[in-house]
Amino acid sequence: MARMSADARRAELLAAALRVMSRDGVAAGTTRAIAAEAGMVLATFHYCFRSRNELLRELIIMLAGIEREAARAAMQPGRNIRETLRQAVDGYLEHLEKNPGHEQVLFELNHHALRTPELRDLADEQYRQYYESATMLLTTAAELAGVEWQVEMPVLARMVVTMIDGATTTWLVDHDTDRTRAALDVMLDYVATLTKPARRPRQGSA
Amino acid sequence: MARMSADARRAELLAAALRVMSRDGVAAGTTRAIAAEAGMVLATFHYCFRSRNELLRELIIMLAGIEREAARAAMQPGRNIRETLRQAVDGYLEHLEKNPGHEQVLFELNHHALRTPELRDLADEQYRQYYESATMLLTTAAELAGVEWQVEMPVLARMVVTMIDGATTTWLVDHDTDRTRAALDVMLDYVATLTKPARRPRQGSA
DNA sequence: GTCTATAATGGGATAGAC
DNA sequence: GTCTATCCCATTATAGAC
Repeated sequence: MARMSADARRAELLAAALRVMSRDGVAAGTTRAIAAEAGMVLATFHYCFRSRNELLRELIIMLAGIEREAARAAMQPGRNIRETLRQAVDGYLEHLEKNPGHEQVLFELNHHALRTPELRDLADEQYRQYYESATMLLTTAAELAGVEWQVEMPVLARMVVTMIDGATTTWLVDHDTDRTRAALDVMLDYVATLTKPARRPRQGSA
Repeated sequence: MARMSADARRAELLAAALRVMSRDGVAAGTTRAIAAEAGMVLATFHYCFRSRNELLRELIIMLAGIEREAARAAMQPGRNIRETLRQAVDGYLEHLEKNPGHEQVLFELNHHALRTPELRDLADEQYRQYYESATMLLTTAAELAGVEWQVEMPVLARMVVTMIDGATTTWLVDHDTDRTRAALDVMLDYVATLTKPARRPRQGSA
């Protein structure tokens, strides 16, 4: 593990941290465990990062960005708003089943940040990105389905984050995708009714 | 701190653990910190509990029971099912505002249990009690309002737990009760529509 | 830049005096 | 039963040889 730019090693340590923490939890992500997972000696960790908290900062920011891109990629046109939303939910549940540890780590990091003064601001930032993702997703879904939302977007976005958060915490306990989907479906069918046909938004018409 | 029955000291240690962890997080609830909070020396901790995990077991069971009783106490007759549910939600938000650390600890303990083989079963048990509480609450609310649910109770109960879980995780980040209530209100208005007037359930009629 | 070795701290648990 | 003292381990972080 000789020649490697400082940035490359930082990236490798972040990836290693995510692997360890997804597998065994944030608490198990000690500097030693992360360095070992990355195939480096402990001293290299502290050569690349001033402290464990500095790595955690970058890790949270990185993960929030990944979630954001995943949400963006999840949107596909459906027959109507109900189908469009349902596809997005199915995409999320599929991701959740494939990477349970990944979503679990996001909760653990958030709770750790909430309790750590040095990282407290990241808890806010994490959810700011969630709300942004939800807003983007709802806006895109409405456009694809040719409808407009009848509830103010901030309320709607918070509802979506609330539902996804709750669905995730419950799923993480029993891994029961069918029941999770059933609960989400009932709620989504309702969300889909909070729309009206769009007055076709022409080229900047009055 | 002389004369005190073993049971009393166990109870006192559990209470101390809850205080410390509510204030500073589960991770800060070391055996030393808990013993100090209870005004005991460390050795007393291990005289009362075989290990820290044994205390955590009892703590989770105790807390789940408290939440259960709180849910039971929250029910009051309202003008209709919508009002009845809204009162229950207001009661919960009030509790959340008064004891943020308490709800935070429940999440932290659940996540800790999910990652700790020795405590893994408690994560299931915790949510089993949540679902039971939700079922009880929904059943009572319907009775008080004279309606019947039109969706199977398991799905309905999971929806409620999902909404409360999500509302709590989001609230814990920004402590924005108004926005949390706004999101819940929209969803609850919907839940209230999933009913039909009850065919008066006389004395065991056919 | 990279590694070995170690400092400094704090944790869970227990031995053994009283 | 209760306390002091301590064991033993893991952690973050760094000093200093190469």
